[in-house]
Amino acid sequence: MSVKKSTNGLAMRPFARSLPMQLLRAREALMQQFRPHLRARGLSEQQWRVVRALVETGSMEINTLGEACQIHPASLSRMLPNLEKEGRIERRADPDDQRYTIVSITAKGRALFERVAKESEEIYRAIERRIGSHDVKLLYDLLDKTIRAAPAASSRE
Amino acid sequence: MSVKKSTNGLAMRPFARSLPMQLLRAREALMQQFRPHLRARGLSEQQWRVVRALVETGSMEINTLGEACQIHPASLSRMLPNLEKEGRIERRADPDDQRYTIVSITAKGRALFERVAKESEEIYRAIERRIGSHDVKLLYDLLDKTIRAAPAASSRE
DNA sequence: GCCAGATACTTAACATGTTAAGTTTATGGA
DNA sequence: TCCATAAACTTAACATGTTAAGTATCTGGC
Repeated sequence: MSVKKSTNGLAMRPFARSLPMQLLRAREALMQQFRPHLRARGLSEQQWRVVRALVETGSMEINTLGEACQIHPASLSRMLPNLEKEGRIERRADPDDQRYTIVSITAKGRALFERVAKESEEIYRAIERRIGSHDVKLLYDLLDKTIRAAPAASSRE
Repeated sequence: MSVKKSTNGLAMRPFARSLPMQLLRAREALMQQFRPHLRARGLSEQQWRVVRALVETGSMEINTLGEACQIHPASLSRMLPNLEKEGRIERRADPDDQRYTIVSITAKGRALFERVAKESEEIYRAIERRIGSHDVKLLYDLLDKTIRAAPAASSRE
């Protein structure tokens, strides 16, 4: 009996077998390992994603950056002024098309990245050791497959 | 060469190989399938989690409910009055210990659940078909393992 | 019975998620 | 050239995430 009849009389997967729920739980479990470390460096989880994406790719416009770190452009519009005030990033209009705002990392932001990345990698390796590198690889593959399996608004099959 | 040297001169996994990031992407991809449906029923993603948890378990105190649906008690304190105003849940103090607030689902809330669950299961089945039920099961196992691998604040090994 | 310390929320404050509406800049066609 | 439309943000409004502080209730020891 894999599907449990609950008091509502309607069969539904138990809550623990909701894929979004388990993805959330897994992510939360992992982030609890990283948050104290980021917090100690004065970075929110989202700010770290922005910094990391910019270091990796150099510079990007808002929409691309949002896609890269899974943060809505509207949220970025609010976040970026703060990161800029702290001297971690820079913004300038694209000279070829004034509609675009090009965001880039500063030397200060890059230095911050170096420090955080080092510790972050250590935490990551500890987690990978616990799960096992084979299973981590398998998990990545299944997550990729899940992402591909969900038709995005942009790419309908 | 599995680890790429980026312009910062420090080796770090590429962003796409961040487990929290991929978990977020996968979850987002799935939720995009469900959100329009929930929205049409006047439910936020979080409200649906609360309703679903209550239908499954009957009634719970705030902290247990928060654990069940991964919503912080502070957020629940803000959300529950709304759900109560809409007649979907009820709250009452535990007669044995006034500190506890017992939350339960109403008949109206249960009826809402029935309707949403039906459509929700259809969407879920479509997703499972795309990924393949074998891989879905494997994914659940790996997520469980990931959750267990991250030491919680409450249970240090 | 009384009180210091726990417990279980609740509030408050600020950041982010999410959607809709508004603004500025480009583009393509009449 | 002019204008309707589109594109790329930006703002605004409201819900939720997150932490710290505050409030009401219990518990255990004296």
